[in-house]
Formats: sequence, C-alpha cells, structure tokens
Amino acid sequence: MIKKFRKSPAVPASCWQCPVKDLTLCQPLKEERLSIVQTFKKGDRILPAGSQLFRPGEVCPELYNLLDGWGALYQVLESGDWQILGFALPGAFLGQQPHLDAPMLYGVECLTDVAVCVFPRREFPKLIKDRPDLAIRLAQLNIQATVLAYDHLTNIGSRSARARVAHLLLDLCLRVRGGQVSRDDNEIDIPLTQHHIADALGLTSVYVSQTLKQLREQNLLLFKNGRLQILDPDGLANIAEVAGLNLIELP
Amino acid sequence: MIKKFRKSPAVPASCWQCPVKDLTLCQPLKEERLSIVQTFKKGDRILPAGSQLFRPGEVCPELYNLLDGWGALYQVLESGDWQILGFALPGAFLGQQPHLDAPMLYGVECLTDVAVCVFPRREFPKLIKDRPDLAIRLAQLNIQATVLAYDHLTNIGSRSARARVAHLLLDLCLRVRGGQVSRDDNEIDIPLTQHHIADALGLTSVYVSQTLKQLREQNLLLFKNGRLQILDPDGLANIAEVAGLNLIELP
DNA sequence: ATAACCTATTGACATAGGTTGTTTCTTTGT
DNA sequence: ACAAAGAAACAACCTATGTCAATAGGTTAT
Repeated sequence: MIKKFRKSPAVPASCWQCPVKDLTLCQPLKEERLSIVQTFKKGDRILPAGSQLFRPGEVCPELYNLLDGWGALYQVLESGDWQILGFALPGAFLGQQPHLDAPMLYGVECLTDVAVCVFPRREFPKLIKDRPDLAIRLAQLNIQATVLAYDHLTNIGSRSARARVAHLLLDLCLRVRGGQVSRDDNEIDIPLTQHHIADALGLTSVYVSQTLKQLREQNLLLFKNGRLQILDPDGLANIAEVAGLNLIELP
Repeated sequence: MIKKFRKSPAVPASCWQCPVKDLTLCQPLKEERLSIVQTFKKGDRILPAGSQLFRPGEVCPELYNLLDGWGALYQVLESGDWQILGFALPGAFLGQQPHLDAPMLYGVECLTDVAVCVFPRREFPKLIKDRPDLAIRLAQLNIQATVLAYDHLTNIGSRSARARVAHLLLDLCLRVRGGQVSRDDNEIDIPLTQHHIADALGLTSVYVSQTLKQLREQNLLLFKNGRLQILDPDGLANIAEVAGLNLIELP
C-alpha cells in the first residue's frame, strides 16, 4: 500500500460542491436539478486504503460514485489468483450489475484512502426512471467501461510483457491527465505496487520488476514508490504498439 | 469459414415478427409500442459470412441489432495481431461507442451469414430521448457487455490454456442454450475455427489444436467442424476453474 | 474430377515468462 | 530511533506456450 504522496480524501458539503459532479452520473444535471441527487443519495463515506468497497459474491445494497482516490475492480478464481479488471478513478460509477439484486460478479478494492457517495441500490431504478438524461448518461458510462475493458483485453491477450506494461502506464497517465502527456510536466502519482500491475496484466510481479528495469534502463520511464515519470512518451507509445485507435479519451 | 450446418438467415417481415424482439434493445416495448422502432429503423440487411459489419477506425453511420447469425468483435494492433473481444449472438446490439461520431474503436466480423436490423446512428439519441425504458434497457445491455468482457479478461489473464478453452466453450454453450447444459442434449453449433478460438484466448491455433486434443482424449468434449459436444459438463467446469460467480446468465 | 484453398494435425525446437528463494530497500507504527 | 512488514531487486532454474515446417483432410470453385 502506498500512501506517502496522498492527501486524505474529504467529502463535499453538498452535491453542488461535489468534485466529480461533471464527470460522473450526475453530469447532465445542471445547477438546481442537482437537488434530485442530493435528496436521493444516502450519504458519503470514507474508506481506508486496502479496504473493500464490496466483494465478489456478496450482495451489495448500494451503488457508489467514486469522489476521490483510486479503486481496483477484480475477480478471483478458485485457484486464488486475482485478476484486476481495471482501475477506477474519481468520477467512476461503481457497483452496477445485470441483475440488480444478484451477488456481485466482481469486487472493488480501495488502492488509496477513498471517498464515495452512496446510493441505495433498490431505489436506484426509481431515480433514473422518468429521467431520460440520467438513463442516457448511465448507458454512456457503461459503454465507456466496456471499451476500457476491451482495450485492457487486447493488451493482455495480444501484447508482450514490455508492451503491456508500457501500454498500461501510458493509459493511466492519459486518464489521470485527461488526455495530454507532455515531456516536461510528466510526473504523476500512480498508487500501484508492481504486484497490482502484475495482477492487472496477467504477469508475475517479479517479471514486472524486470520489465520495469528494462524500460528504466532505456530511459523510457521511471516508476518508483507510486510515482511515475514518463521520460519518452513517443518511445513508450511505440513500444506499447498503440494502434492509434486504442488510446481512449474520456468525455 | 464454416457454413455447412447453418441455414441462411432471413429478415422478419416486421418488428412484430422479429425473432429477437424480447432479447435486444426493444425488449421493453410491448405490442403496440413496437411501432416506435418499426418506424425508426432504417431497414434490415443480410451479410455473408466473412464480411465486416464495420471495421475499426472507420466512421460507421449505423447501429445494429443482430437478428440472426454470429459475429466477432475484434481489435487489431500494429503488429497485425488480432484480438477477438467477444462473440455476438442474436439479440446483441452492436456499434455503440462513447462518442457517437468517432471512428470505431473495434470491428465486427460476421462468422456466419448474418441478418441485422439497421438503425441510423445520428438519429439514435432522439429515439431514446424521452423514452426512459429504452434508455434503461440500453444501460442494462451495456452492463451485460461489460461483465462479459470482464469474464473474458479474467479468462485470458489468469487461466492456463486448457482452462481458457474449457471456459470459453462452456460459456458459449451456456449462452446458446440460455443457461442450461444437460448431459443428453449437449450438442450445439459453434461456428468457430480453432483459429478464432486462439484469437479470442490469446493463444496460437496450433496450441489450441493440442489443447482440444487433450480435452477430447479425456472424454470431456468433442469439437469438430463447428459442432461442439460437451461430454462431461461437470468435469469441464472443474477444469475451467469456474468460481461459480463467473457463469453469467443473461436475462 | 481436379485444383486451389482453408483448416486441422503432428513433431522438433526455441523462448518468454513463471517459480522459488534470498537480499535489500522503504514505509509504517511504536 | 527501532522494529516489523511490505515492496522491490536479483539470480538460478524450469515449463507452458510459441514458432516453424511438413502433412493430410475437407470444402468450394472450375
């Protein structure tokens, strides 16, 4: 767990002060209409790094807006292996499932201290019912999630270890920065251990270590203690075999 | 391409005769309300096996309801490698993207002759706007797609080749059958070559061949010419390391 | 019936990445 | 400041899967 560079998260006083109101489900709600959500939400919550927002197999009575911090979506198999499905950044809307009341098909672990806004699951359909803009926004968020998963899938399924690591780190960098990586302002916090990276990419942590060493020795990047520096964005993108199409920008 | 066992697809005379009207986007529309879609849709289309519904990178002016046949969603990388992201069965709603007008981030290839119902993309928001039930249904379909992608991800990222193959075939069998696999009625058409399976699972076709041979010699399954027989569902499920949670049932 | 082309099978060999274990470095808590 | 726990680094060895090449069977088109 890497906490060093992270401030502890705080919850907003109200929806109008919400730090992610323009990123998450609430995006379509302008000013006065935000009260819809303000009265619907169950409250806010702070969770410590390492805790579970919910676990696979568990019936979870809530849905969450990630306000601050990072989460990891994961599944675990019989063998005990973890697979990290993706990383959730502020603005992510978490906890949805095909069947509202079914046991969760995946879990979310907090990678940092985390602040979430909590919605009651059972009432949720009522919230979006008769609110087409919210329903449309929900559909859009879910497509984004699908496409993110597709890219991750391609990364794991078709690339070498080096390319996978390069691609993941570049991608995270872009998501944190909202689309831009420049050569000067290139240092960001990525609260992941090499083990997390390994679990996300279907590799071993020791091989991730070797791979990062390689990339470091080629002056492509530095990754140390949850801090990433992209030294050579173009070189990295090249190694990552980015087909141009695969870098998603989020609206 | 495997056509032998397949009948050629036909398009329905109208939405009321649509074979997938209760599976796809239109599910919430009962009887008379189906006319909404009937007047909105652009028409139907038949595509031959091997053709592309749309290609990655291309701007696609339409959205599709898969009426009959199978498709494969895929991405391709610089190196020329394919990654199959998932298989589309009748009822799938295809062509969505985070940005309506952007070049497609993935492609869809027809694995069999295929019939689709065509929607104009630009007008699509108008269709679901003010129709919360459709918007909600859309969101739900998209969650299903995400969860399917998650399972696929876990399969590729964490399992051995044997387990991957077993898992994929079991999963397809369940999707075709709508949730049930019995020991007697266990033979289904799966219009895939070993090469498709390899591309979906991040393996080589020659290794898939060896793996299938193994599974065959252990009397677990038979896969020949696009026809799959599950001989030992429990044994297979065991090999597939199914954590119980991972078998999705579609509503 | 023949040719051309996929698709699958098999075998020999190569390698990317896994495993295990030890050491060293950081971070965290007292 | 020190101890304990967690991350990372390094090395020696191993194996699951890939690569290449040759063969054979099926399917489609002429």
